Amino acid sequence: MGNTDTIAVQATATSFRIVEELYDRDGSGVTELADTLDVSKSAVHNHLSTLCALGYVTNAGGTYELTHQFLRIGFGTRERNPVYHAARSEVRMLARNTGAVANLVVPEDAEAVYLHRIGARDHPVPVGDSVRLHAAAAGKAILAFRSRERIDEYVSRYGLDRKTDRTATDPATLRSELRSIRDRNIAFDRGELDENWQCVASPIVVDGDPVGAVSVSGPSDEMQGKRLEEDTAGLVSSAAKTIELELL
Amino acid sequence: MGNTDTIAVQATATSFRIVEELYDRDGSGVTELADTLDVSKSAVHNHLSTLCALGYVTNAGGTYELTHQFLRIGFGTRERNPVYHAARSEVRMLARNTGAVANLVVPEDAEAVYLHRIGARDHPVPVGDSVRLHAAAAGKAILAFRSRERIDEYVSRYGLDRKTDRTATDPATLRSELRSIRDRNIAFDRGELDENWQCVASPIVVDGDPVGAVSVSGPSDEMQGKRLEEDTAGLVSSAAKTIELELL
DNA sequence: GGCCCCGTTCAGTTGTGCTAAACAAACGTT
DNA sequence: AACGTTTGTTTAGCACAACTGAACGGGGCC
Repeated sequence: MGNTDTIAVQATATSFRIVEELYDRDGSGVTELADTLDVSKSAVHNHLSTLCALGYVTNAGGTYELTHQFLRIGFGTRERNPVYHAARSEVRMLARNTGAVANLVVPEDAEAVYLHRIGARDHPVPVGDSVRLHAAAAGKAILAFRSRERIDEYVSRYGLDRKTDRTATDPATLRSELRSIRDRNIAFDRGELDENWQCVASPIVVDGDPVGAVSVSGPSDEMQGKRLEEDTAGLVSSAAKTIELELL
Repeated sequence: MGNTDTIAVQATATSFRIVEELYDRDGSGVTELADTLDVSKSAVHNHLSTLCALGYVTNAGGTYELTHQFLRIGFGTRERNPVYHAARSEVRMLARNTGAVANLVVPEDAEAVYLHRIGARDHPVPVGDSVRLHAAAAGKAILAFRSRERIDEYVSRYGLDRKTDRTATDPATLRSELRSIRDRNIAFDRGELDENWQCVASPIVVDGDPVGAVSVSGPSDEMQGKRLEEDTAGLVSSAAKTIELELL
């Protein structure tokens, strides 16, 4: 397959840069955008009026803001995801039984996307955001159940970015950790993406393919004690198993 | 303010047409898109590879699909909405107390966007989607509390589309209905956007400006009886009042 | 009332995003 | 296994559209 990672349509790129900037700033003006994006004012204005006409941006009294069209598309694509459907109720049960935050994660290219969450406490990654697969428990649970070749491809193609000191940046270390994850069906994460945040995850494997993972996470001081850790590990892994059955 | 509804950047328009088409079809191939959108294959390919490079589309084995970036943006913009924050718990209570579906709606240009919902039963409008303001109870509740001039502007600028037979398409009829809504602080909807679906809504007015509405809806056969209707009307309107206080 | 800042508009030109056609690769069928 | 068909990808080239820069207009704040 050819290299599809080229930016062939620059106008699209600038449009989405504007969208992202509007998102970051929670609304903005023309001049402000033109300065930060290093595009002429009139060009920004052209993009904004186009995005307005298409319904993705609105002009709230001088400042431009994103509309909720993105919510519509985001919700719709999630709703159609079979893993999401199968996992929803189980994630709720998991949050109830553990008293902690329960997540559903699905892979997308090199990233693990947090598709769903119950237990709205602060979490280092908001719903809809994603983290590199090797950088968190849920992602590692997914990675561990890929074929040897796909793991190699992941490492060579995307590299192993470091998030905190505890992120595995060495391929050999990662591989041995993935092996133990595969053996126990459970992945741990002790502060790998946030210093004081821990996580237990188990993969959802359908037909030999890891299509997602469930995880339970909480602040480090609350997720202590071997028994608790083992209990939640059991709950997480059985939740994943239930979801697998749902997906057959 | 000038006319910002012009499509000045056509490349952006086609990119988003591709996005919408990918959304409708839940993934698609190059040729298929090129045929339905009436654009050359290579142009579609250029847009798709650009969208891939930007992370909004992914190439899942031959077919292109939307990624969950839209969920990230959609969730984020909703999360920053003060009305959403203030209303969330109250909508949950409302669903619990009425045993029906409870919604939060906010205005966006000429539309009422369904920002949030508790009680996942089938509903004519999915979360994130929107309906013209005059076409449903929640929208009418919002419209009713706008100034006379803004109502006139709404009618003259956007017109009164018909959704079902019961939609008010006559300005005078609408105006009188809005007046009674303003008097009672409650809007009803008997099958205006779906034949057998009813709805009760109350506006959230902050500082004289209707920033949203809460609504309770259900199938026509379940939402019968004057007492029930009056009871739910009271619950809905007091929920709206509580949210208003939260927003001060 | 004057200033300044911001959004909008306008013409010109370069660069680029289209079309069309050839190429490659992956099926399914015989 | 080899063909034909279908699909994704690449390439060349031209017309046009998406940028720049400067001028216009209007609102708000001293």
